[in-house]
Amino acid sequence: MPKPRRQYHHGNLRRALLDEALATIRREGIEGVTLRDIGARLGVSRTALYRHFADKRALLEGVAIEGFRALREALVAAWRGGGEARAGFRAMGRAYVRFAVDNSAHYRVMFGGFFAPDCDHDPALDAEGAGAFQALVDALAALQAEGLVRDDDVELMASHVWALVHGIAMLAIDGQVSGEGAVEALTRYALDRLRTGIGAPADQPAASSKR
Amino acid sequence: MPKPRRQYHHGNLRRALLDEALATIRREGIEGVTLRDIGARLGVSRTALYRHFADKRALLEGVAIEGFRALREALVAAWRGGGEARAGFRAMGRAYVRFAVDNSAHYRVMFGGFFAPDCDHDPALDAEGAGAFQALVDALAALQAEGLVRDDDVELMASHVWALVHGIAMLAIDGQVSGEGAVEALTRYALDRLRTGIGAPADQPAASSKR
DNA sequence: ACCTGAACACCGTTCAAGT
DNA sequence: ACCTGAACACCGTTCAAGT
Repeated sequence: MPKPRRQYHHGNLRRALLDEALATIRREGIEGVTLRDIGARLGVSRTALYRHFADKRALLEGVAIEGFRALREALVAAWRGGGEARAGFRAMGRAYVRFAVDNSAHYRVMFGGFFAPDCDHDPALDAEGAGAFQALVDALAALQAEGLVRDDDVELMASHVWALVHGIAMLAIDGQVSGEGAVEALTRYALDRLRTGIGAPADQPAASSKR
Repeated sequence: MPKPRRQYHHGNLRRALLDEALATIRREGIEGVTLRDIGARLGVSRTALYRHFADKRALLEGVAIEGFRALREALVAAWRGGGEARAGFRAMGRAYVRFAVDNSAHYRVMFGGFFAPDCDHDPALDAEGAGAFQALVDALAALQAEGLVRDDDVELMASHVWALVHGIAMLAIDGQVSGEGAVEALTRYALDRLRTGIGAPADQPAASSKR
């Protein structure tokens, strides 16, 4: 390990702090994040952070904000890559669960309740969260225009879908859904049931199809 | 505040520790739980706990175990009180979300990822978690016997339902579903969509019914 | 403007000692 | 068996001081 240099940190310390925090979260989980370690790893005093963030919570909030941005990008990419129709919607559902499973500690920071709803927090967190949700709303609105899903309130429908994939993701991360391929199987089943759940009555699979 | 008595704690200290921990969680959230405060509140040294629990994590685990037990009881009561059929199943879904919202900090201890899936933990935690899940499986099996839900694998179907209500509960606790009555509206909609989602094809509501 | 280093008020946990 | 009290190794945060 090189001796910490005595000069100021070069470039964007704020950026470096966010990256190092996320790397630590991936490596050791949220509990492993200490300002001392992060500072030491960047060759900087453990209080240098306070020039860029109000406190530790604000640093984690920054990590959460970037998580919502990455989630939205993963969802949009899956929707587009899947053809922006029924197949794209399924791809989006799978991408959501995969994002949560592949970035479980990061996902937990986003939804772990560290940023109390009542207490004041960065409006960017709400904005990025709403942005990820909007990807779902947009996709459902497109399906609705094609007559592929019910004519219900699209935000309510999107909340329903969000709750379902979020629930699967949370149970998977928590280890409540265990076994090889169990998460994938549940996701596949849930998306099937979502089709008969929110699909347009006129566009249901043949009644004879069982399972 | 009375002077702490110098004699041993009377009765069941283990029980008192669990009660005090839960009370603190309700009052101040999980972050407010410190062994020092709990000990002081019970008029006991802050290290007395180590005679009854391996460490702080084990105390929280005990709280989580009792949470799963209470959840199961709430679910079974709703199922029975609702008539053990379709109405009972809806009541169970509402009861699940209400339990999480009314006991949000407690619910977060149960599902907050404090008990790593890999690391060793009390088997009672798995057992009580499985018990709560079983309430769902039993109800679905009863509905299936009546021909009210699909002929799918009942555990897979139960996982799907669990993920949905768990997702609604988590979003509600996190403040992601905001507004007066929004949680109730989403729960109602989700249970409607669940009916067309997992309901038996032969038992669907009239196709003309919109919304 | 940006960072340091000492200090402060907290933690959970260990352990020899008491009854 | 059950609990205490001092000690230890950690925390996040504040603040006067440096460049």
